Formats: sequence, structure tokens, C-alpha cells
Amino acid sequence: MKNDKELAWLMERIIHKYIQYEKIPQQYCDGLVLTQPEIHTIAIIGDNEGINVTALAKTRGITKGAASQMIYKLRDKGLVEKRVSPDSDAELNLFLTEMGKKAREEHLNRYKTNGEKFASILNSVPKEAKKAMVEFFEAFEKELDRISG
Amino acid sequence: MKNDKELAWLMERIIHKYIQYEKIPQQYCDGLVLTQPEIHTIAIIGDNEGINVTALAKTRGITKGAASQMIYKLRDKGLVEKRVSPDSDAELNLFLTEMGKKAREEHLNRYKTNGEKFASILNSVPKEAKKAMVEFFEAFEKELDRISG
DNA sequence: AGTAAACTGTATATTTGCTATACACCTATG
DNA sequence: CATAGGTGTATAGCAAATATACAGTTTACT
Repeated sequence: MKNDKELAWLMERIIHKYIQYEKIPQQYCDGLVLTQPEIHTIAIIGDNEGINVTALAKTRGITKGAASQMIYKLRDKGLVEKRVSPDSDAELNLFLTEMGKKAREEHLNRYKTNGEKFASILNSVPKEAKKAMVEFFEAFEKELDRISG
Repeated sequence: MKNDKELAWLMERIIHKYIQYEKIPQQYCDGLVLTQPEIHTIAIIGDNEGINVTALAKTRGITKGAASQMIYKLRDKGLVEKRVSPDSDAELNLFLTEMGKKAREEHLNRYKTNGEKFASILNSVPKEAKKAMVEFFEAFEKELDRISG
């Protein structure tokens, strides 16, 4: 049986593999290829119609400048629309175009499919063990929050 | 109790948090700050004294060009040394300098400390559940290998 | 009302880590 | 001994992000 250290290594290796996989740009509808940061931004706007640039930056965990640039790129690709806020001329509200919504939909579907694959693997895990896993991950997350902040 | 989907989300969130944490450049001895790719390269050279550029690139999963550039950077920082291979004039053998070894040592210690924190969290996981986790992760890794390659 | 502070988004230059392409050099195989 | 394949490298370019500075807008204060 593997010891704790080996289990930790296994987890680390998997995390890196997963991230490596995520980095590969994916094809969405009609020849549209989007990178991870792009589709992530689209997902956030889709989940928060009318969000502004500052809030988007905060959600993504990047600077306002970076968010602004990403928005320009997605607008040029015809995926995102900028509208001046009805409340303030200094503020922009962000929306998905029809095409943006289509990509978002596609992304959600893929996410769901992956989640189902996940779930089918998880399915073979006994209930007791699953409970222990949740507890473990929550402790792990707490530790990550501690050392990061 | 959380269902499978929620557990999947929890895992995804943690993976991203962990990667985010890893991205922060860390300080090693006397004001030396190293990024993740840098210290990762140093770790590989430390574990494989005399490795050549091509093998390093393969281990890191990057192109030879990228590895070459990284080596130049680390050499300029005084952490890595290049020596022409005694077997072939076309080949270089890579070694850590004293300073490189110091950084490597520091990294190992930190890794160990993190691992211990990890282990103490893992410690509270029942043995049966741990076994299930290993099985789950191995299935997960297999799935990742399948969709990536 | 008038002004300063704080917040909006943006422009610009720079950085990091990588790829792709082309290349010069060395080695091995026929 | 030629040529195919393996070394490492130079160079240009890209994606994503930071840092800095800035112009315009809103808020707060007196």
C-alpha cells in the first residue's frame, strides 16, 4: 500500500497533468478556437450578465489592465459586447453576443460531460471514503487559503 | 452530504487554487527569487546530474528551445553550469553550481515542510478511505492520459 | 458650488515562458 | 565518405499578465 508521501506525489502529478490538459486551446463551434483564459472570461460574463471590468478582474484574480485587454480581444472576436452603464458614464457593462452565448453553451456541455466522466469514476468510490475525501479536500483548501493569504 | 458533482467542483477549485499558489515566485537564500519553472528545472538537474538539454526538455514537457533558453537564464544567474559531454562534442551535461545546490536544498526543505503539512492532514483520513482515494486518483490519471494523448 | 479624492476603464511598455522555424554542428549508419 | 538524424541555439513571434501612468467620471467634503 502507498504511504502518505506517495499519495501526495500522486496528487501533485495529477494536478499538473490536469492543468497541462486545460492549457490546450479548445475548438468551439464553427472553427472558433478559444484558450482557457478566454473561455473562462466568457463563462464569468455569462454567469454575471452586465458585470463591469473591475469586478471581472477581481473574479478572475487579474489586474484591471489585463481584464481590459482580454475584453478587447473577445470583442474583436465578436463574443463579448460592451455597453456603457445606465447608472454611470465611467462604467461599462459586459454581455455575451449570440456567438458568445453559443460558445458558453458548448463549454457548459463539455464541462458537464467531463463532470459525468468524473462522476462515473467517483461512483465506484464507497460512500464512507467519499465523505473522508470531502473532509480531506476541505482541510486542504483551508490550508491553501492560509498559506496564500 | 455533498454529491459527486459538488465533490468534482471542490476538486477543480482546489486544483486552481494550488496552481495559483505555485505561480507565486518564491524567495530562496540571499535575496534570490525564483519562479516555478526555474526551481522546477533546478530540481530536475539536481536529481539528474549531468542530464543533457534534450532530456531535460522531455522531462519538463517543453521544447528543446525553451529548455535551452531556461538554461541560459539559470546560468546567467549563476545556478547552473554547462559542460561539454566527455562522450560527444554535440552534447552538453548540466550541473548545479554551489548556489544552485543551495537553492535546491532550500526547495527540498520547503517541499518537505509542505509535504508534512499534507501528511498531517492525510493522517486524519482513515486507512480504508486512503486506499479508495489512491484508486480514484489512479483512475483519474488514466482518464487524463486517455483524453490528452 | 467647487475642489480634492477615489474610482472607472485604457494605453503603453515590459516581462515571462513558451512555440516554431531555421540553422550550424556533431555523430552514426549505410 | 556521404547523408540522415541527433545535438544545442538563434531568432521571431505569441499569449497572458504586470506595472505605470493617465484621462474621464463620480463622490465626498467643506
